[in-house]
Amino acid sequence: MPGRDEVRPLSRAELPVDTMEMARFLIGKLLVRGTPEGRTTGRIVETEAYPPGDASGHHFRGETAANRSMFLEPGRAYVYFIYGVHFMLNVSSEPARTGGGVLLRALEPVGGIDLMRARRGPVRERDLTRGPGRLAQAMAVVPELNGVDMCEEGPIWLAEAPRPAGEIGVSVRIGITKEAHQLRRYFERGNPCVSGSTAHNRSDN
DNA sequence: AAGAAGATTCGCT
DNA sequence: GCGAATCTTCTTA
Repeated sequence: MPGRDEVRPLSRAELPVDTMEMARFLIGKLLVRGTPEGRTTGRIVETEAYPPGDASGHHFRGETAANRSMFLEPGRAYVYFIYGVHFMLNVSSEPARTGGGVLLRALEPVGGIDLMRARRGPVRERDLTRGPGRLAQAMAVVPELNGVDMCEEGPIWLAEAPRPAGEIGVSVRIGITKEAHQLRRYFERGNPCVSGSTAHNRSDN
């Protein structure tokens, strides 16, 4: 039976053209990264939406050389560097020239776990990809990935969910000061790989 | 030209 | 719980 291990990219036609819908849609989907060292794969369990008009979004003040990827069609990688330490990976999520993105905050490790360990050092498996900076380190997210089309099998792409997503929780986003009350964080409830405090992940929000 | 803020993580107290 | 690490980008003078 061909392709038992094949991981096919999600087509652009399957993606929602709306940031909140994209943030929800991506929960449970696979993120796949291919490098010369091998392939790492994780199931997306936590996202945040940064829609048009959101003052906390990097696209808020219009298109620049730095945020250009978020003004491309849905399904492009937007990579940026923050705090002088970490890279963050986002997926563009609005029609071209609009500006919007979904931050990928946590994965459940699925494949290439030894390679993730080599990149992350000795931590519990669930901590390999729990948090956006850790996710980026485990998946070797580098600036060269900025603008990459994640709807085709390249260095990094999105693929079909290996199993249906569980119940999806919603909360305020983590670590921002502007638009802090907006309920734009999505996560698979009960998944140990989700970041955030207990307060963020309660079921009564 | 200079400065502050920033979608975080880690280690120590 | 707090602060350091460390750099890019945008804003303001």
